[in-house]
Amino acid sequence: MARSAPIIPPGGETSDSALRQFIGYDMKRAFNALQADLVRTLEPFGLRMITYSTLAMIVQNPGLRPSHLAAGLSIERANLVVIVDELEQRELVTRTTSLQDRRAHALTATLEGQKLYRDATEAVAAHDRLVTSGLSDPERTALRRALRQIEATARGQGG
Amino acid sequence: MARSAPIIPPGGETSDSALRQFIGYDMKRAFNALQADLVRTLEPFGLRMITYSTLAMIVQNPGLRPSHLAAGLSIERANLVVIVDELEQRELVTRTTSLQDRRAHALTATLEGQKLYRDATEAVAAHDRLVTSGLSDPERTALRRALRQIEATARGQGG
DNA sequence: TATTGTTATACTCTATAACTATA
DNA sequence: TATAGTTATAGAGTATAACAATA
Repeated sequence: MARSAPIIPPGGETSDSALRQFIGYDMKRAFNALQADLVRTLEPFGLRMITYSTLAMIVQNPGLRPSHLAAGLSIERANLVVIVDELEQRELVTRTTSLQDRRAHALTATLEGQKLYRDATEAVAAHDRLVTSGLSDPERTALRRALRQIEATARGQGG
Repeated sequence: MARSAPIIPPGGETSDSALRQFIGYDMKRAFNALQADLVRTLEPFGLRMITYSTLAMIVQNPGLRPSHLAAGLSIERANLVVIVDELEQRELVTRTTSLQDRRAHALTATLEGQKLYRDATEAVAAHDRLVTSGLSDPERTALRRALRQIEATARGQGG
């Protein structure tokens, strides 16, 4: 399989300069690093990025329907089910049947869910400030605008 | 499980404004959209984002050791193994044993691997231009700088 | 003892197809 | 028929522990 070879490995650094020309590569690296740190931030609350986002949406939009929630978070309905299951089992949200349309559910945060959301949000906000502490306010604003622009363009391409 | 309820779902839109305050949320959405589109770009070449990146690094750093490559890409050595397996089976790269340190391997791209890398790079570059077409050159530069700053800060926090 | 590549494993995220109950 | 929620499943990415060969 691995035959011996005369090739001499370079002494020191490994250059990824060819990849660094792509914003997608920078985005992946930045997001992975941020995400790994955010996991640690949310761990004490028993939340992950997606369960926090889901809880936040339900707190902010009482009575929300799962299909609207999935669309709002840009995730598949099928994948949302187990996330809401988890939040419901922890009694952070309730699932009830809509009287208008008995196919649909209405999602509402419990008082406990609202409290956990508030506490976790403080930690997430602190994490967000920390991770962008190397940027000025104008730079933060420009970054946000650029990210939304890229999302819109990329979504316009694909599906 | 789902008991009936008096709650009336909101008529129209689902607001994620509370989440939009976090750059991490914008980054996740932007990266997911970009990544989904990049998958389609690389599909004709039989490559994924990680296999393309790995091939690029090996082309640019002949004789590279897997441990250095993993560090350069910020992925685990264990996860690199199957990626190199795949590239080796397709005869895009070769794995040979280093004569200096017989524990280590030397990775080299074959001519076929170099050609595939060049072709795929054209497509990736076009995709990158397309997805950032809503940004001016200064905005692109600022975005790149901000992403690298965030990566450095986030990695400084965690591991 | 420590490091390199490797194997095994587990968890998360994502995507698709198909089912049920309602409309 | 179409839609909402659900189930099942598969693929990809990521992380950790432990092992054999070598240093």
